[in-house]
Amino acid sequence: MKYNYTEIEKKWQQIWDENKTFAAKDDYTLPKFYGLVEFPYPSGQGLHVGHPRSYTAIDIVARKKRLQGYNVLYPMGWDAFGLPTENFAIKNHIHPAEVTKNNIANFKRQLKSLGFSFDWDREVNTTDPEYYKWTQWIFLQLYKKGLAYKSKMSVNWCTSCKCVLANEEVVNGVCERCGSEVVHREKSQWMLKITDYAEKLLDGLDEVDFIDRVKTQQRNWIGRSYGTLVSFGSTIGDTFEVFTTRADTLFGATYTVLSPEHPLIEKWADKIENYDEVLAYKQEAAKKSDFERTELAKDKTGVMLKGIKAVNPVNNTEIPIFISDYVLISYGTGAIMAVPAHDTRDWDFAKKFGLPIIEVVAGGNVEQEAFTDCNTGVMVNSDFLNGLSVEDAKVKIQEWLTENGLGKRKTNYKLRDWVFSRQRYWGEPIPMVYCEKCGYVPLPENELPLTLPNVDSYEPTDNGESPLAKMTDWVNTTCPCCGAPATRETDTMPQWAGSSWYFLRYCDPNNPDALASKEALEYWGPVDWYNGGMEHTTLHLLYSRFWHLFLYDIGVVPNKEPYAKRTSHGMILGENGEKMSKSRGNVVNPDEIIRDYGADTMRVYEMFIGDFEKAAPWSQSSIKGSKRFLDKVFALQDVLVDGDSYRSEIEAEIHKTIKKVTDDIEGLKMNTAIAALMSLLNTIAATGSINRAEFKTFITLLNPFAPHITEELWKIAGFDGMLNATEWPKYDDAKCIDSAVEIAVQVNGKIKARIKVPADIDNMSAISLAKENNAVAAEIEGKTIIKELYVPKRLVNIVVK
RNA sequence: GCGGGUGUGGCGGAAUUGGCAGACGCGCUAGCCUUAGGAGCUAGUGUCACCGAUGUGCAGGUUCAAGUCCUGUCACCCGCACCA
Repeated sequence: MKYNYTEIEKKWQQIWDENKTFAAKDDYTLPKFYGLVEFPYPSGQGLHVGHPRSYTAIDIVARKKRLQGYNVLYPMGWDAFGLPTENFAIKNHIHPAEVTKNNIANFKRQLKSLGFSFDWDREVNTTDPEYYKWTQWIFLQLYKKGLAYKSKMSVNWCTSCKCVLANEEVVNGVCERCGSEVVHREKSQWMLKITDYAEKLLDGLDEVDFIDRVKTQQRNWIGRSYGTLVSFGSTIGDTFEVFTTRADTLFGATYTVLSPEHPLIEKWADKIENYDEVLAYKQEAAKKSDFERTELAKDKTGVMLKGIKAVNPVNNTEIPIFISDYVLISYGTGAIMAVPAHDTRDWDFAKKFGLPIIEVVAGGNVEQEAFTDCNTGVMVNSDFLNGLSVEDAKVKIQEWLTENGLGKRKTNYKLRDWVFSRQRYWGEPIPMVYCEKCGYVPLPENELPLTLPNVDSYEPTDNGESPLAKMTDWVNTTCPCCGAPATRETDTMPQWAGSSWYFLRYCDPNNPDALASKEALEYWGPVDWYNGGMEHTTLHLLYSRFWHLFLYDIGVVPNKEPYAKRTSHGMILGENGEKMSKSRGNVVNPDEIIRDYGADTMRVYEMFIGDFEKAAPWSQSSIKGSKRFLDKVFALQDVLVDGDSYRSEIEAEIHKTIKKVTDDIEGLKMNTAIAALMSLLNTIAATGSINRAEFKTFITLLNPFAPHITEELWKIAGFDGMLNATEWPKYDDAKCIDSAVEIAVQVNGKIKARIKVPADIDNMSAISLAKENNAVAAEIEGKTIIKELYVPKRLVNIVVK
């Protein structure tokens, strides 16, 4: 019989749909497994072949877990707010909601055609008012706890999206999404105080099973550093604080630097003799975009303040004060002490401006370059610190500073607060009202959801206002607090809002009274396994951990951390090894692959393509290998014979394969699991037949990878019920062992022969058996044996002289 | 510059964590089958002067034994980027 994948796949997809085969059960007494993949943004281009890599992997895990008796939740939904939809809507004069609806329909059709075992009854959509009601609700809780605030600040402004961006969305000085230039703009923005959670976000990483690169990337992004705030004096009496992690090098501080935006500059305006020059520098710096600042990073610039000097608190030395844009106002105190001998940036600056370089840790050549790698050095030129190790000096100087009231410990983070407003239409309205008298007032919770009004034009504006601002009917309202006329906030939330908690909604997707019931959250939480892209590590993944930690603090969720385990898949590249993109013309359309090879082949191929964590190029010819494999599997029905136990000659290999596939799925090594199944198939094919016991095991093992063909074969073979309701095969460690094994015999580490020995042979017997071999005997003839050893089931090595 | 990672056939990639390098698949070669085939079957396929030698980016080292451990070095990829 010919393998008609199209017919088979359609048939089973329909049966699964009609029977709600993969719906998670509400029986909270069963052992549960919650598998999650990042829900897609339903773009107009449809599914990318990269999406199924992640979805198939966790689908395999989910299907295996079901066969192992777990109550599995494997849901899917739509992260549907966002700019591309809005832009498409503007261009084609269709409402974004309509665009979204169409895109979702297409995505859903594509996902269904791949046979994923999603529980479609739990589908969520971030643009559904019943959903974003709770996104807004969470915002209000954040507001109530003081974690949402409005602040006028310099923000990243994308010149093309006409919208502000979070720091995480600015990549190399350009917009992460569209690649356009990002400039600074002074704007009043809603902010979320994620910095309050920096410590918790770091601590939580110790409790979860995330792959290391995700943990390190988040740690680096949060960027904790322990240091000291040191109080410097000045010749005009004022003091100012600098932040340093190297207080031990204080005696080497030969100047200080203020960031151009530092408030002291204005305060000292009448005391700075060259104020014009300073102001000019400050204005020049303000004009630079982040991109320019990075470009010019190597070349240090700055201006010395004339008429004022700083006073180093450890030795009362007067040292110059500079302003320079290499010091950032946004980190620490916006002021530093410069130790050119032991900091590369300070060294560069000192050389350029001819400033003294004082070595305080011996061991380098500070005239040549900054000696920064000096943690093992000994202190010099440092008065009471002389002779101490760096480690001891750190302790001692801290004590001294504390005693003299000149310095206190301080922990700093690179993490910034999250800019939460977007001047766009297609997002969740921020449920806040501005009243002249009361200021910003939160909308009462019973008025949620605050729905998006229909507008005629979604065009973004250059003046930095949301398109909603033109909807005066909607904007003008009354103050929930005093009843006076008031206006609504017209900015909307960023796309990251809806995705920060969607996994909670899946637990109880239709609950009208809460984001999800306590019972559902207690049972399903935390997500047992979450797979997603590395590009979300410092965005979605961090944001959602923040929201979840917050929801835990206010008693809404029962666990601190939302995800117990996080893995990440590599990208699928174009055939030429480059990233798939329309402009490169190397995009593969999943619909065509399914049409030409079938969904099962596509699934097997994407899992077989290589190391799951690494990027892999698509190969149109390799996919045929997966198809051939399934063709052969389908043909097994022609050689199916009776038999209710494995034949002895292949029993060990079957047990080994069950073990390998079981373990490999857990370890996300789908490529080697498939290789093992291919090997087993080759072995079986060589025997000319397969019995029913073997067949049952084989197709069950293959089922998570290729669910349609295996389900069909199950039915053809006449086994009871449906394959997806059967049990995962068990293996017996004792039966994984072959009775006889081939081992290598080496003489002086070089292979001279291969012999067959019983698996349980003892050392002595193995070695003497090896020596009986002709080739080996010839090699050791007349030589002295120095050493002989047997590595069980591997080899014998005889060392001779 | 800092952080993370990777270097194995013509290609994608395996290798029980120190034990027969190249599993599995693609491609390729030869033969069979076919009116035909971007179909199927069988056999072969790291390299070299075909006994044999040699081989996991490069150079050393440890070991009976190294892709795996140690030292040095080169190349590439990803992330962050003046964070004091």
